[in-house]
Amino acid sequence: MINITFPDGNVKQYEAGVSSIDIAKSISHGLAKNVLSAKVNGEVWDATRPIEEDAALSLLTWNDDDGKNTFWHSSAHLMAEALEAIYPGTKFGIGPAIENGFYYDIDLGDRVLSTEDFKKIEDKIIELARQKNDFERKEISKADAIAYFEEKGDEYKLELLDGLTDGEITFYQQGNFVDLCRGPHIPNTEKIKAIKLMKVGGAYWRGDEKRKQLTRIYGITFPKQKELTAYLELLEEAKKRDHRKLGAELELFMFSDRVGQGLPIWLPKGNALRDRLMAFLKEEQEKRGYKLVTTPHIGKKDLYVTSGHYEKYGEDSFQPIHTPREGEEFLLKPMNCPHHCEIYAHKPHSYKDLPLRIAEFGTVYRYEQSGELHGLSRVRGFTQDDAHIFCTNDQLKEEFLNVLDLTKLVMTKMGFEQVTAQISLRDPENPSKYIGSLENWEKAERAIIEATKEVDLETVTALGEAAFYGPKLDFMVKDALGRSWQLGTIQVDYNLPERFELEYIGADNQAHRPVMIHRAPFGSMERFMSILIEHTAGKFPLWLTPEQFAILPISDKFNDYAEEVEKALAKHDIKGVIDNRSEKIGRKIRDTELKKIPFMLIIGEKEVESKMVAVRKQGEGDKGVMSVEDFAAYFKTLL
RNA sequence: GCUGGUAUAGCAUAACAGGAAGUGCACUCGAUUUGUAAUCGAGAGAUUAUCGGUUCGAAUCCGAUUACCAGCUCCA
Repeated sequence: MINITFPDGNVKQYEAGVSSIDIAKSISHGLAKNVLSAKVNGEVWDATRPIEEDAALSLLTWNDDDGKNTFWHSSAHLMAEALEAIYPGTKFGIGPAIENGFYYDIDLGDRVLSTEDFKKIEDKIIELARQKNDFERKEISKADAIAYFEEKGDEYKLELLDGLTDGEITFYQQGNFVDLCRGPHIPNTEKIKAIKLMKVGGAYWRGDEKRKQLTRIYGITFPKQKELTAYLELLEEAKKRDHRKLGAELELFMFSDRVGQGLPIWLPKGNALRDRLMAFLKEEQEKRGYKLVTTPHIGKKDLYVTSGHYEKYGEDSFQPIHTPREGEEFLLKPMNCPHHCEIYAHKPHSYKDLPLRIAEFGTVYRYEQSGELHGLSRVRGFTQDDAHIFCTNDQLKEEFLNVLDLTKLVMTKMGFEQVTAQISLRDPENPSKYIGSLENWEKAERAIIEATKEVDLETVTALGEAAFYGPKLDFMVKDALGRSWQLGTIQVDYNLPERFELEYIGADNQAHRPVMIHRAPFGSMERFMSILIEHTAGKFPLWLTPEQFAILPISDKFNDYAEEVEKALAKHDIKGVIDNRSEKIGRKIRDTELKKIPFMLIIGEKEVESKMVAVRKQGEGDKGVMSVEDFAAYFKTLL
């Protein structure tokens, strides 16, 4: 008998050789039906694989990421089986599960695959799934494995075998298809009920552009048809919300070929939105003791040689600007921190001055690879809501709390309800990779961990993900469609104070080196706004939206009253527009709805006479007639 | 940056297979003065991304450039 420990700590005894699926059956039939694979002592195994010794076990289903991975990886095998059936002689590279589904890299010889071929492949996959074949695991000797793929003529699998040693090689078979694979797999193909091939593209063998280009087919599968439908609807919705599309439709921003790739141009409405975001953050920062500064867009090359950025990125970024003066070179600033370090250094500091919090909406320029540019989310010129906090090691935790509080406020105010964070710590195995004393690192890491606990922030910890200059914390939010985005960061930096030789005089009358915190709650205005546009589908929170209402007169006769109403609302700091076209009211309503302006104030004869407005809310409809003052009061309750 | 695809008026698109660049929305003008998601009519708007080539003839075929899209690689 062996002891099986469950995730809740319960221990139960089973016969040695029992499989996870057997164990699941002993718990409940329903669970057994849903088990895709199992985590055995931290390793993901086939649910059918015998367990011979005491183990910690968690059963994995569709609700676990690892369960999904198993499902999708098995789906990749099933797709391979279908491809082999339809295109005999296909050679196979690798076929892993990815975030949403799976792909398989294949070599079809001269054949070119297009989306028109998808239907027949999908049909074949479903046909094979319905054969209800088991996925069978076989341990195999290297010699036998090589013999098998030599016979089959698959040089890619042979190359993969090259890197493996005897004893760790396994084959998996379902139906007629055998693949070299570490596993694990789902018990049977019947679980795969719905398949959609998403796209086909090229990918180099082993990601090496000097090697052969293979055909990569992406697909996704589900245990229920309904889930596939829901997924496709989600993609459809995401397409509708694409910030590039909405940004053009709502006239928020544009790009121009003449201005240059990756250089966003903010139009009046987008800029109004941007301004309101910045005003909000400025006010909150002021409350928290930040000092606002402005620094130039360029700086002498020496500045970035000192900061170390030139050495690391100089060659790959915008090249130096030359002046009439021989040898003089300036760089577009890729970061605000060197300028801020100079601000710190311009006068001596006492420990009593610290922490010093220097903030700037600083526009920076980075030469991103052309293929990387994407709407507002990846650009070559962008504005960071940047700040640098210079403090002592003992103040780190307090400052972290201050920043965490601010960032959480920003996220909730923007309507992001699910905020988590990743704490990136040093790799304990490799202490020499990092600058700064061990003692300070420990202090800083402890400060981050404790601070996140105190503000009750859900975190994951990533060892070895810290920058060489300090540990960091990245915020992630989930948007309205359930997609995760990385937003602002907080980074501790021991490097720049060193390079700029920053000092303060301590209580002991000795010079000490301050520590620096970089932080940006939004990250960059551009990227943040791309996420906000998609999160809200262009229906921005009332306090942010560039046009808060539209006054729609029923006929030209009431345009004067419309102006009166507009002025009255302006006094309440509520801003909007008047649609005074000679159009029918239905038309004005339709156009305003499409512009996603939150309130429509419809005025006709009745309203003029009684000095009222008929209020209609975007997406909701008629809200009844009220006085302008009552509307203003109602509006304010919604802010 | 690499691989593949795309580029027609402000936007969305049509033009069989190389043979007169069309439509809808937006815009301008006129009529209409409208009560909760599109009033009617007229007009104007194009060097078919740019440059070069093939051809009697190019939006259409070829090459280069630029931009965009997807994927790969990257991200201080």
